Amino acid sequence: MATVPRVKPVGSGAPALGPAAAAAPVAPAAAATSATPAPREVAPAFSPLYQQIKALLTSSLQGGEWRPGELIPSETELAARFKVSQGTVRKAIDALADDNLLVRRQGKGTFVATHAEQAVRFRFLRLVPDVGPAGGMARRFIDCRRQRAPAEVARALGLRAGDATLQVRRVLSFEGRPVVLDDIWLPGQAFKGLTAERLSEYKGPMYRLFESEFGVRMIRADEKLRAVAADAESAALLEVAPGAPLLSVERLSFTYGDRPLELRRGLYDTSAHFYRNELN
Amino acid sequence: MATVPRVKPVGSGAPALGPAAAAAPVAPAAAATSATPAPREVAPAFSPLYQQIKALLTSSLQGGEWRPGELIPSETELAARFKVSQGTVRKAIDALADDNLLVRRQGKGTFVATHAEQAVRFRFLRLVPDVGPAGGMARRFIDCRRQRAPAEVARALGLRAGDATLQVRRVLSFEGRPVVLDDIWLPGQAFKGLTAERLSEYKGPMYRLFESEFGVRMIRADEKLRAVAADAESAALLEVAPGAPLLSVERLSFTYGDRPLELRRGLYDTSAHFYRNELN
DNA sequence: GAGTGGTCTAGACCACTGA
DNA sequence: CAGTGGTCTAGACCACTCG
Repeated sequence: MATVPRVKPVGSGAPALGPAAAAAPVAPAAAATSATPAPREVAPAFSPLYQQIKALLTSSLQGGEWRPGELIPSETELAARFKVSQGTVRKAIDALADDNLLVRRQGKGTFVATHAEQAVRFRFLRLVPDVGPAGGMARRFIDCRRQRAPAEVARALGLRAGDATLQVRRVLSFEGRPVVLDDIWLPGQAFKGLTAERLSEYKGPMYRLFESEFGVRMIRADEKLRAVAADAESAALLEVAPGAPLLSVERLSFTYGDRPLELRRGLYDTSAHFYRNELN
Repeated sequence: MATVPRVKPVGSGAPALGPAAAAAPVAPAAAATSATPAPREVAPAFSPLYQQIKALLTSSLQGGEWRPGELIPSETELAARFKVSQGTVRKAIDALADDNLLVRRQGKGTFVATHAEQAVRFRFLRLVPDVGPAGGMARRFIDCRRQRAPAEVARALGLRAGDATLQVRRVLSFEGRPVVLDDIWLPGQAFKGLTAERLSEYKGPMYRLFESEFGVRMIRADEKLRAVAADAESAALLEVAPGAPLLSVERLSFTYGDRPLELRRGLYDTSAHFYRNELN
């Protein structure tokens, strides 16, 4: 069990002093009001119970208590652990499921989301062929070397200019035709031991490798899209004419706590594929 | 008030026959099982109560019972109307709020979402300047004419080839520079009376005009993005060199019931702006 | 102060999963 | 069959808005 974080209802006294008060949270009111110089992890100070639970669960995920793909404790058990009602835990889990950090499966339990899932891959790979179904793709690693972070890359990743980074260059092909040229920058610190061989021999999504080998889980990304003209080098690698229009996709990926851990610049040949987006 | 739709709990008997059964839904079990030849609007037949409520609320929105921007009845009132608990209505409204069809405002009530809201505009206009804040934009209508639907347009909009459509062409400028060239196709049927003058004199988002004047509310859109080379005409209108790379954004917009009501093809000059996207 | 949505609880039954 | 999440209810109090 280890040390169980105690949830203190903040706000004006104990929550919901209804007829159920006898079975209400155990956190003693006295302790809550006096004995807390409080290191205060999250700022708001007045936040709903379920958001506090959500924060605690997120910490457990971040800390690796439950790893990607694993089953987390049942709602009932978590409710007992945190001394709140099952409904409150449920709301916290619902929020985390909305954020795609957890996946609920009726009758089985709640699992930590992983990039192994097909659904997750579609969220991050938006390229769709004009005709036919999205077939498999082939990867080819052109380059993988450690080098000092250029100023712009360092800024995006929150590093100091000159910090160690890992730079990967690869080409993705569909049906034998090169379609995507990716340049990827990773902080050297978090990805010690990543080599070209390691990348090449791994079957499956790169983000899956990151979570299983480096404990790095990408949960969100911001992208900036542009149309650009192919320079000589890119044109050669993508087998298009120099100057041909390419879709430039600059992606910054984040792990828990909005910490950026990957900068990626992709050049897409969109003559037979398009980038799918849904506005909701 | 008018005729109030009666919600029948489907499934095995009345829901939740707990100790609260005395105050349970009034819908008589007998009527529910016998007196319903049932026109059956939605298929599933075995769906949770709150989803049925959601469907009923969606119908009311679609039917115009509550117009964009208006306040809908309170949760308590809807619960009474549908003869279900407030919590069930809440869950239905939560789902509709997640779909961006409704907007909750604490202390005030729940409102029908509208394209007048700033937040909604950001969902549909993703162009961001490289530097500085997103300033205002100027519109210029180049063309607005009725014409028969080309085959491809007809297919996308679910029309017969040759059906009447309205075709609009416009340019959006930021800080005096043309950045977006839009070609828009609308079904003539739904947009009778829309003219170039009407468009020009209207201040504000086009989708706002659609909902206030034509009762057409766009709730969702699919986009296909590509990089293309500027043809002579587009290049002239966007003041770029012929052959310059442009971001092509093909958008199909839907109203209630996934009915497509607009096809739009935009060409974006992304030399000083980018298309923002968030992967969650 | 009245009315709204927001939070929290407690307990019931249902549907699904796997041993 | 036991255990899980999914649905539904009922009732309490809180926080916000506005007259």
